[in-house]
Amino acid sequence: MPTQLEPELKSPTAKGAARRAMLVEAAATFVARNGSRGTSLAQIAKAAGVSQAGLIYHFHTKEELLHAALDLRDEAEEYLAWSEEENPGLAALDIIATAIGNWSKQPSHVGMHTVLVAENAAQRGTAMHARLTTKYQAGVSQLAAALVQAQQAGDVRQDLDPRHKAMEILAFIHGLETAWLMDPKMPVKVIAKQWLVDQKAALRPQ
Amino acid sequence: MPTQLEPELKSPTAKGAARRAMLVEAAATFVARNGSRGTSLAQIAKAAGVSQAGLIYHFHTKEELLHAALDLRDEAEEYLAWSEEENPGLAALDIIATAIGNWSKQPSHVGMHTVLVAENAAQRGTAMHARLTTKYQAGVSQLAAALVQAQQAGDVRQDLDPRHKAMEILAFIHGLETAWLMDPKMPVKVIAKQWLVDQKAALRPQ
DNA sequence: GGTTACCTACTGAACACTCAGTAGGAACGT
DNA sequence: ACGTTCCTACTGAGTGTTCAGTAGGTAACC
Repeated sequence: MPTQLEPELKSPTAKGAARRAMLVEAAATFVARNGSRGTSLAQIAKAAGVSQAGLIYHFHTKEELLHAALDLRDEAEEYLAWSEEENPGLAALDIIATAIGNWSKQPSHVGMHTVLVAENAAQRGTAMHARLTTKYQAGVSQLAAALVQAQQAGDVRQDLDPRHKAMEILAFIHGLETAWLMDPKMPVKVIAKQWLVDQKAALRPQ
Repeated sequence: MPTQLEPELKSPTAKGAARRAMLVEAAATFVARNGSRGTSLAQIAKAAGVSQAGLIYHFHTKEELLHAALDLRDEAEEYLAWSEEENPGLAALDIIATAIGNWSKQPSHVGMHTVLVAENAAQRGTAMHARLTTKYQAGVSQLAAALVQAQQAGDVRQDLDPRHKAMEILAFIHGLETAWLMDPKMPVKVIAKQWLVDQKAALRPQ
């Protein structure tokens, strides 16, 4: 019995892995532009250089492809990229502002996520809604924990509901993503910088 | 030639007007839940008590129906509900916080708008994208003007880009809308109240 | 008798997904 | 060195369904 903790499901051949990567990237790009329902498998397949049936060989359903694309995005996420041990406290805000500045490195991933969240926001009962909701709740908890730490360190006012503040911050991030999707020339970096200054001013004790 | 400034296109009979209102309401509800591409005309028509062809009699195309639904939402909007003359200055923030508290009165309109913005955010070149972008830009300008007024009145720090701040605020609103769509039990009122306090703290001079 | 408010029945296109088959290569025994 | 076997990575030609929109008619009401 070999090491069967993670591998196995990965990639039988390098060719297949490369093709899957192309399909996922094409999917992210089209979904960001046209939404998941506005994107056809044929469109994605053509952009990745295979037939529609070729796509289905790699990803059995459209949903499976979307999940694979989200898996990739989740791996590359930067907003809340810290482990349980290394709670950053108030520096969480700096991490977020920096992450916003890095959107332009992966515009398709950011756009896909934004559109998928909106499309599935009210789709209660579906697997996609469950996934996105869970991820969101985890983000709230993680950010709230950082704020609690900041309160304990004396960096943040005591009279402040950390969970509600975390929700406010995540709402700002998501809304800014949407605005940036509408107009990629929007100065998100500058806005994020001003936001950072204002937040720290509002949260400072006394 | 009668008064032809606004009427004419409105409603030949009361029955027709009532049906149109039902169709628009049904459209808003379904679009909020399933997105515009995930909603069929048949679905909307059935919910409004007519056949699909009956719907098409009132609204010649799907897009026309969506625009009509947005028209209604735009009329009822509360965020930036002040005319050019009565610039509210810093009180604009209070108006916004109050408007957020009123979402639950028209959940379908709020949800429809949120989903439509995300679906069409990257759809450059379409009529829907143009409409939503224009509306957004107007919102930024209006809110920025209120912030400038607040600066002149001495209520807000001088070193603050009012336009960028306006974009930040609108991003927060939109992101909160999406989060509320995902989970209607989210305490948006409380979050908005805390946001209001924090914003005023951050914007106060000195 | 004309306008308004519908209806049933249909069309053509697009869609996700299926199916049967094939080229190419690695793994094995002989 | 060779043939057999098996697997991956596809293709092209469908399937049934759903969709927005059309055609043409009907009935009520002013």
